[in-house]
Amino acid sequence: MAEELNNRSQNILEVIVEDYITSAEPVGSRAITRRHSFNLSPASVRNVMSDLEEMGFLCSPHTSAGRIPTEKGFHYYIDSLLQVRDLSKEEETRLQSSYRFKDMKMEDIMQEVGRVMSGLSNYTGLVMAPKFASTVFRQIEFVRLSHGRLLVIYVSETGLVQNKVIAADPSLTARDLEQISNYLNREMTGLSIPKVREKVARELKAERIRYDELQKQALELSREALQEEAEDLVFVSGTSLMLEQPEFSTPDRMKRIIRTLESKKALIELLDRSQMAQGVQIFIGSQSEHTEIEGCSLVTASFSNKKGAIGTLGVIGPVRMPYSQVIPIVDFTAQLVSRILEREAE
Amino acid sequence: MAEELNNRSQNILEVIVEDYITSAEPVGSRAITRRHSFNLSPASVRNVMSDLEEMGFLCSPHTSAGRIPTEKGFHYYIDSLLQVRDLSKEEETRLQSSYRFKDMKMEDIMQEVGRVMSGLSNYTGLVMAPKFASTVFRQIEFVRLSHGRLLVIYVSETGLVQNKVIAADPSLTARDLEQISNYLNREMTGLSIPKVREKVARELKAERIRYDELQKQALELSREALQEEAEDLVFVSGTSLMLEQPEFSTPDRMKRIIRTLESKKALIELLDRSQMAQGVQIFIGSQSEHTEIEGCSLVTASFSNKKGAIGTLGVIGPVRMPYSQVIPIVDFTAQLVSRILEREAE
DNA sequence: ATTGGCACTCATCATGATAGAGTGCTAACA
DNA sequence: TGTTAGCACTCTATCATGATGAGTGCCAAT
Repeated sequence: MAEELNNRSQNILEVIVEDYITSAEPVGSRAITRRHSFNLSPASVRNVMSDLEEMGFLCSPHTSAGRIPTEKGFHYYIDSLLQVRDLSKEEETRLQSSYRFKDMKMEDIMQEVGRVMSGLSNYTGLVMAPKFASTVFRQIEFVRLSHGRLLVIYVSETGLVQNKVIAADPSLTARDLEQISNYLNREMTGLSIPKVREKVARELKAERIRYDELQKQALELSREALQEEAEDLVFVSGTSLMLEQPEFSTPDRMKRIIRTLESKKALIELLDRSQMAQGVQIFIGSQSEHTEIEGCSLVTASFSNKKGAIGTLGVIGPVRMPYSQVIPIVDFTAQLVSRILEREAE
Repeated sequence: MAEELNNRSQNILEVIVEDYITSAEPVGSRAITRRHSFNLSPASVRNVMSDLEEMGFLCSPHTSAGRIPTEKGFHYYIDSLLQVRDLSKEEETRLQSSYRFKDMKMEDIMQEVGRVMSGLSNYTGLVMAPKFASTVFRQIEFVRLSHGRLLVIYVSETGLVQNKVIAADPSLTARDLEQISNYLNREMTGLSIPKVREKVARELKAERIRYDELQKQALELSREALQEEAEDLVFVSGTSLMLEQPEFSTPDRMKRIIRTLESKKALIELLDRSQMAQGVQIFIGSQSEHTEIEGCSLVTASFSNKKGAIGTLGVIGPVRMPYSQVIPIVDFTAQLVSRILEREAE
């Protein structure tokens, strides 16, 4: 994979990628010698470019345009050439001060994170809140609706609130429900959802449960309440910023990208892929499969608290993206959110 | 306002509007005589069209194109010419069966309503959930987060769940909070939010409150919890359908419309205007002010249960919209949602 | 190995010609 | 007096044409 490139080729590839990132237009040999003082003539540069094209790092849209980096070119650039400097203390505080999370509930925090990150980077922001299953039980409450239907409200350790309607024995009184939730809150608090599920299953099998109808009800209800994964929360901010990018300037491309951003499902799939990884992840172009986001890159990072509630955030934009600026923003934001989740859990 | 139009003019205006609705292109005199069997020559039609243009119902994009209806033309069409037939029983059941609300929580219902309505009409769907202040108190719960911050969960009569973070005395124990919520649930259930606020204010002033610290705390907390209006919930579905419309086919228009649909604030303002009215409301074009939605029409209707929780739903699309099909869809959906809210409140 | 020179390619833009759709006007007609 | 046919006129959309300029590829000279 890691092909050899001599120094000169690297330099030239680098400036081509960088020029292309700022201009969005094919860059030619003359332009390179004009803007960067290699001591080389355009003709020499052309030779190198020709080689780079041969190797698949560059391509030309047509015979007499300049060259643009291929996805492979971008990969090489990111892996070998790009250097992301750490943020200075001042930058960090400046960045931090963009975010205002005072007294916000979880959902609003996620939304705000997306908005600010999008604003800072000028690309479309994506935030996927921690998955239900990765959260830690804190509290559960039941509210009776009509026809024996119950509204279950579940609060995770980090203050994420989810609710869901389930069917239940209509004869349950408010008093019963209170006892049930008391029981569950006493027993389950602090356990992760999979652990809760496990415990519920175990208890339901246990012998003594047969003698306590209410307790049995409690377990049944909690099983129903926690069984199915509530749909994931994805927040998209700054959709219209995508449309400002020249690569999506035609009506056709606009439609495509909007449709993609509209379909939460596709986004979840994308974001899921970087769920596990540590630090910033970069997906360039379709990266096999996923033709929906042809021409797009994704810069993501996961956040979590110590107890393991994991979410993912990042920005999506054209492959031609100023990674050196975007990466620190995403990186820092993920760390920031992790810290907030810690604080929330206390 | 209601200008006089003779029969012939009305007929011609009608077919022009309708042809334009289906074709999205200027309609000429010949096309009219060809497609509709008036016993008139194109020349006569031209005379009438010329008159209609004079009166401001039509305009021509340029000298030798056909004519297109002005907003005034559409207004006249909708007010005087359009006849919306009621849905047949079969159509109603067919429509109804598109919606699947089984065991859904409020938020999902709103989302689903938007999606289905958008799918049925092929335009972008908008749903604004009942405003916080228009709901009826059902239940309130408190969850302790870190640093004396409290998560308040409020459930309305219709099953709408809202939550919010407030600051509170860190020394309050879980036991205290339970008592507090018990007290509030006992006292406030069934009251509308304004009534609750009123009651809280009154009680806080009352003499005896001084002697019961916990009760005082309860009132303080509920005041804080219910004081500020949580931001309105607006659901937009089928954004990309907008981009299929020829009137938004240029990159520029696409950007504008996407930006508008992205800004919930603008949408809320729009939807608020039809809040009060009974039945279906139609806003054509900018309708003075609101230049953001230039070229757009809005068909909306409000829904509510008997206790008065009011929301608004509708579709947005180009002025050139098949109102005769869209109106019944919106109308029926609003009634359907009202019924669901009733059921929910029971 | 590098470079200057040169022919060649291709997209872009302005120009102009043409076809087609539709109007407005006028004169003839019922 | 209302209706119609005819005709000149206008405007757009489309296509072909040619000029321009940026950029390449190759070759021979350094």
